[in-house]
Amino acid sequence: MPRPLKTTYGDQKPPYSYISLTAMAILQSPQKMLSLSDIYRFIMEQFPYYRNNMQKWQNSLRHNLSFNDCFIKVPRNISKAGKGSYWTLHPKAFDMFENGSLLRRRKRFRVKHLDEDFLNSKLTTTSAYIKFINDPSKVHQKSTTTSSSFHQNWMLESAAQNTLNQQCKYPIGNESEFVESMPTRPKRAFTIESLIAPDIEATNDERSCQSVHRKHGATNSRYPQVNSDSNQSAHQFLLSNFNQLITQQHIYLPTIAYQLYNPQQTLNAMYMYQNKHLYDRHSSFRLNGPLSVF
DNA sequence: GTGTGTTTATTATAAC
DNA sequence: GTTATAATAAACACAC
Repeated sequence: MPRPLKTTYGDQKPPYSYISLTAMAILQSPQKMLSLSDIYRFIMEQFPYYRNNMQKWQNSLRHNLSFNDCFIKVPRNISKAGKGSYWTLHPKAFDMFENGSLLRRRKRFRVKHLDEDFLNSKLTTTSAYIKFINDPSKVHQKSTTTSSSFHQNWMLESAAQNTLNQQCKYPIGNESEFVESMPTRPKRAFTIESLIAPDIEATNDERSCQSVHRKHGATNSRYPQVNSDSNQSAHQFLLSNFNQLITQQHIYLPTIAYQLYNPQQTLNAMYMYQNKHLYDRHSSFRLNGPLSVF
């Protein structure tokens, strides 16, 4: 358990790092997330030392929020007034302090690059698929690539990635903890048919996801017609695919892809996200933003 | 203009 | 002595 707050430091600087102070503020909040101004307020209320030189320490605190992987930016619901985002702790960072003491961290918390690479790959592939669904004629493909093979390639990569995930671990924090949390799945042959075939003990989500695969022609070599029904199915499939990332891989999706559990909205957001962020600047994205809960 | 968020650089300190 | 972490400062971009 976190050490109880000690508010008797007076004007002396408390022995907590900015990371500790911020984590403290977040952890005491009912929703385990606070806006930047709320974090400021908490620190100033608890520790009078920080009622002075506000510009300096607040700059440092903002630096820590951005710089440290243990803090995650949560998008503010657009219907809610207010500036900036909410901030929370990465789920695997809740135990980063030794013995729950906020005075000392075990070691610096980092999200491994492998997680980002994997997610980049997943998003890029999914984006191509979304573009194809919306307008197959505008998707740049090799001349030999048919709609069917395009779909199959996408399916193969997706399925292969799933298989790879069973063999390669993508630990964000404690590896042993991650291994324990990984869902088990029976091994299978590395073919399109076998990879996309349902597991004997598939979950309901997986079954619905895989039924969409079949409906879309993965087994009869015809790419799905672009009509409202198939679009809806594709949306459901993609949503399921992304939700799997969250629930099975314990990876945070980019902020914009989270929005509500609304297939159309999610797809639009993902598409916009791809175009806006993946292909500009350093062609990388940040892992930030769990599902907005309010 | 202000608040928020990101990034880079430098220095200090603790841990090994 | 080296490395990792934290603190500090500063510049910049962006949204409101």
